[in-house]
Amino acid sequence: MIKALKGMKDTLDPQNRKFEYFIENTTRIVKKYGYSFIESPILEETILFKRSVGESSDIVGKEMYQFTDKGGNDVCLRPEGTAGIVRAFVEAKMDRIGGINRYFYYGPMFRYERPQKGRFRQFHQFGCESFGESNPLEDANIIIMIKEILDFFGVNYTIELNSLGCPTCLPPFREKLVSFLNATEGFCEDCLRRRETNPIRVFDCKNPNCQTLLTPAPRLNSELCQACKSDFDIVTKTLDSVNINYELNPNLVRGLDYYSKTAFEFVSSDLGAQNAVAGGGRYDKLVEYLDGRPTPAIGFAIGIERLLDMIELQEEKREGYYFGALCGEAKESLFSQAHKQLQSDKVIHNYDVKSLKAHLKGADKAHARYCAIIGEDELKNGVVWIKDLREKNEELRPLH
RNA sequence: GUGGGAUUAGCUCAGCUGGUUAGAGCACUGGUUUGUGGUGCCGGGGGUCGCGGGUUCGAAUCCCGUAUCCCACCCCA
Repeated sequence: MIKALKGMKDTLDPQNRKFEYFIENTTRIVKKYGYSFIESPILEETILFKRSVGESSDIVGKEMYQFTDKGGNDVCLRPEGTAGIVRAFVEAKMDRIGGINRYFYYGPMFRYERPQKGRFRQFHQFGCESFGESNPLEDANIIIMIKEILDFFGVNYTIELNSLGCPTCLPPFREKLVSFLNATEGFCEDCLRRRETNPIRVFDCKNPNCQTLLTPAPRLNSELCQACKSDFDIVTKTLDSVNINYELNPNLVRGLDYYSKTAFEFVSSDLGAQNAVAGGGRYDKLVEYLDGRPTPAIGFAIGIERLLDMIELQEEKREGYYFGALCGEAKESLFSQAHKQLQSDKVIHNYDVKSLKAHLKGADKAHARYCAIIGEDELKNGVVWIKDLREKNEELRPLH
C-alpha cells in the first residue's frame, strides 16, 4: 500500500467538514474588515524566502523543501504565506498604485520538520496581509479581528504582545545584547547557538540557569526608540479601550526576520507543546527588501489544523432524500423520480433492491431527512411512499 | 537533527513466561413469520500479526535492522 509521506495528511471526513466550516466563517469575518481574496503559487524561487524570511531563521536554514526544477531553477515549496503575497503585491505594482490594500489567503505550507502534536510537514494557514497602513490602529484592528475569529469558534486562548523595535532601535539593542552574552559565562549550548543566529531568542530559553544569568541583561522594551514606543502604546491603549485582554511578553520573538514593531501570538493551553494558534506582526521593511517601494504592512496567519483541533463538530443535520426500491420492477420509476427530486433537493439514490427496513437503515445512515420508497404496491398505485425520518410521519405522493 | 512510546480485522484493543485452525467490542453486511430507521435477536464477510533479517523443531510472542505513527526537545501556525 502506498501511504502519504511522513507528516502529510489527507483531509477526509470529519476533518473536511471542519475545514469547510472554518474557511466559510473566517472568510465571512475578514471580508467585514475589508480583506479580499488573493492566491499566489505554492512553488516559488528559493531566493524569495531567503531574502524575506531570512537565512538565519530555522525555516530557511533547515526546514525548506528545496529542489532544482527541470529548467534548472532553484525553487521551494512555500514554508509560509507572507513572502509570496508580498512578491505578488510588488509584481502587480500595487506598491506604486498606492493606497491601502488588504488581502486574505489560505492554503498549504511546507516545512521539513519532525511531526508532533499540531505540527505537520504539510499544514494549512489562513492569513491576512494589510499593505499601506502605518497607523498602529491597524495593528490593534487586526488583533481585534483575530479575536473575533477565535471567539466565533469558541476556543480558549491568550494574546501575547511585544514590540520588536525597528531598524533604528533593534540593531543597537542586538549589539548590546550580544556583548552582554559574550561577557557572561555559563549559558547553555542552545543559547550559545542562539547568540549567533537569533540572539533575542535567548530570552525564551527554558533553562532556569540561563534565565538567572539573563536577569541583568538589557531588555528591548526599555531600549525602543521614541517612534516604536509611542506606536506600541497606541496599540495597547486601543486594545484596553475595547476591553481586550493581553499579556505583554518581552520574550516573544518571531522566528521570521522580516518582523518589526508590533508582534503578537495567540496561544492556547488546549494545544500541545505547539501552542500558537495564530501569530503575526508588522513588517514595514519587507516590501522594499523585495524590490518594492517602501510600504508599511502588517499581517498574521492562523494554523488551521491547530484551530480545528480545538473545535467541536456540530451534528450533521438531516437533509434531502434517500431513494430505494423494494423490487426490481420499481427501479425504473424510482430512478426517474429521484432524478426529478434532484432538481430541488439533495438526493442519495440506492440502486440495490432491499427490504424496507434495510432502506430505512440506509436513509438514516445517509443522514437523509426523507426516505422515498417504491415497491410493488406503490408501483401498482402510481405513487411513491415517503417517510419523514425526523418527524416520523409518512405520506404517499403521486409519481410524476 | 536528538530522545521516549507504539505498530495484531475498517476502528479501539486482548493475546500470560514462544506451542495446534489469532480473538473481543464497535463498525460493515444480511436475515429476523405480515413493508417501518437511528435503539432487540441471530448470522456473515474481513487479518501475509508494519516490513526485512536472525534465534528455534516451532515466532504475533525473543533479538537486530528499517519504515510509519504518537509525544517531547528544537522551532513555529
